[in-house]
Amino acid sequence: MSRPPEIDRNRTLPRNPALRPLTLRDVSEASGVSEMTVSRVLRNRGDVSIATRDKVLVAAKMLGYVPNKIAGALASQRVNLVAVVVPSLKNLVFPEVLSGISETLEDTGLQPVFGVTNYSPEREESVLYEMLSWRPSGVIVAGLEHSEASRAMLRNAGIPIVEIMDVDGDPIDSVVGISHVRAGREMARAIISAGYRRIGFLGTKMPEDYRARKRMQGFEAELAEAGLNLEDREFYSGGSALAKGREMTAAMLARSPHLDFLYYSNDMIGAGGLLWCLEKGIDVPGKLGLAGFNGVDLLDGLPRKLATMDACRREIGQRAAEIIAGQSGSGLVGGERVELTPRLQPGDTIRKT
Amino acid sequence: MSRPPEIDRNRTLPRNPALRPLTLRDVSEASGVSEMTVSRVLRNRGDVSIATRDKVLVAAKMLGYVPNKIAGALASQRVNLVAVVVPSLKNLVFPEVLSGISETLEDTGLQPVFGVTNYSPEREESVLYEMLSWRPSGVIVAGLEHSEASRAMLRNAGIPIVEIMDVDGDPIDSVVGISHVRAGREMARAIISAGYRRIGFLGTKMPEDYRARKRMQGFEAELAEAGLNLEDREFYSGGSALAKGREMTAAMLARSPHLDFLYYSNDMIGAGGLLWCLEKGIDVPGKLGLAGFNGVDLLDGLPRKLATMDACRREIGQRAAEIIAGQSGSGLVGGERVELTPRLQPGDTIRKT
DNA sequence: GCCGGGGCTGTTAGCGGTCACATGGCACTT
DNA sequence: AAGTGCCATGTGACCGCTAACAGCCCCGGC
Repeated sequence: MSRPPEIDRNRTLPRNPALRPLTLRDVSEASGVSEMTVSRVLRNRGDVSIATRDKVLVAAKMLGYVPNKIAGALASQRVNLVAVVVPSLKNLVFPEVLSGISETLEDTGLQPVFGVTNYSPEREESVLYEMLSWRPSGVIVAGLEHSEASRAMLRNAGIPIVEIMDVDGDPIDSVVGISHVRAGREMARAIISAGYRRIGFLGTKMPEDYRARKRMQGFEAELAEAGLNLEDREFYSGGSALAKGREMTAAMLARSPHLDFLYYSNDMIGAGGLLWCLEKGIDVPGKLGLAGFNGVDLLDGLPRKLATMDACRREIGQRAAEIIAGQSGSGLVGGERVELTPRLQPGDTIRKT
Repeated sequence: MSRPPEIDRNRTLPRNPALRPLTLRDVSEASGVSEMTVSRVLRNRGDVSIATRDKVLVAAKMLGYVPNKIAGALASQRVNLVAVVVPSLKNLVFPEVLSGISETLEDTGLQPVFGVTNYSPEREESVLYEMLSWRPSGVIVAGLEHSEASRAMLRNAGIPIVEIMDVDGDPIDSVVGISHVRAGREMARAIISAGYRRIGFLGTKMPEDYRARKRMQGFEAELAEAGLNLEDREFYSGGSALAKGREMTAAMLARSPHLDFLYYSNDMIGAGGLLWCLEKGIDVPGKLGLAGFNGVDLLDGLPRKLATMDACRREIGQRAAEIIAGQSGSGLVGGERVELTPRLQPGDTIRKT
């Protein structure tokens, strides 16, 4: 009674007059079988005879039927979505992680859904809340630092959680990343063993960029063990990283002309610094060594290759996706820990030893 | 009967033992009111007394309840999701559009959901199908070129559709973007009026990059009207754009040393070319002018500012989001057309007239 | 000729919310 | 005291689909 019967008129055209969205029922009526059978056909589930199958497919295509996953998910208690939460898309780092994820998820039937937090814990909390309310099959979230409420939500969600990028900390469930502390240490080691001694650090001011901070900590710790310390440091926020790299480098070298090495917290500012040094005719890496972090291949065409350390971004995405895909199938295992090892890429801005 | 009553034990801890996901019912029992009232409180709907309200909120927080939007969406026939489909995230252009979208959607209650097609029409079709099956409130999709099936799906979806980036073509519903044909023309005009005559084009080979192609068409058309034509052209695919820009520039100038202007289809390869020219000591913009496209501020710290044309990326995202947000509220209007006008940024690589 | 067992299709009862409406209680009229 | 609203809450019917099970038909075996 609630459903007026005169709708069948428009069945000749695949254009739905948008009077009412199509349902399984429409396909079922159009093909003369029950809704259940249509459902089975469209999901490739259970036994359906070839004849019925074709009939249904034809009808569905003719009507332009698109299944309603909302209803499907509610009924089956299964959702093929994986929530992916990152701080930013402008960072270049995250798009690469995301493509690692999409790629790996591609043939698992799982679908990534991206959310962005802008490095704000409150925003992260609300993005997570929003995403969890769609009951995804898993969550991939950048970083190990979250508000207590966020951690509680994730713990209680009853689904696999993978924290990525960083392994220095206390994971909720699984974790895939590199040790930024160690990355900082290794860079320091390489710099020291190349004979540099008077070292400056240039980085982002962003208080929420825990990973950059951890690199700096590791870096300083290693220096300290070699009896050295950072002779100067400078932080920025906002603006074009390349330009900031220039400015900061100029400022720092004006202030501390004796420095023989500059460690940048990311490749973009490093590249800015490199360009500036080259213009000024500074002998790189002879008089002054430079290094960045991330290994973004975007910069591959610079006049000189900046020393950097690959952050394994794509692989992090892949491994995280694999964990989700693996667990959502079998019974929950959880608690995996995957530490990848970043490779130093010495480039042309560190003296060869 | 189906619901064992002994669950209340764990109510002291906000940690759900993950035996069973929480429902409205749990909150309703914990707070002693009906499910309906809980629902009202959690959605800030209708009149609820302050006392009840607080009671419910406390209970919900204590349990760590996260509403199930799947059920909510099914019942209310409302979904606060906006599907956003772009070809790639690595392009730098799209992340900016996406942040324009997220930003604008932020306080509308709508949530963007991103999908990536890798410039493949088939993949686009399946991404759209997947997204439409979640019955979003609107779709934002890059480009005007889609498979016939995709167009049909979108037309039939009965929700606002906004095609973005490009206005040269036949939109399904609304469209927000710039005319790439015109952008190409304007760049040609600027180049010609600066006195350059022997012009080469360097671009991407990607057959699906319709927008780059339109720019080239507009560019050539304008040249033709001035009695000129492209003297050389070169296309690439894959690899680091900066490095490719170098290589292609070297190759083209070796082959056609008489050229006095190079038009690049994007800023990254333009930057590569610029760096190469500067290294070779070529007089830019005196002997050789250069221009790119997009206006990515990522490159702001280059030794010289590359002439380019701003593609209004962020604004495109914003306007598209506004259309969706506006229509999803009121009755469907649809069919809006917003053509933004890219601004030429002459930089330092075109002679001043 | 009856029974057992596949193969295929239909039926019923939810999934966890929200809608529209019904209801109860209280203050305030008249 | 009964009437009249209105505010606050509860009730029942779905939303569109799927799990689980039931039924039908046709086959072969004894």
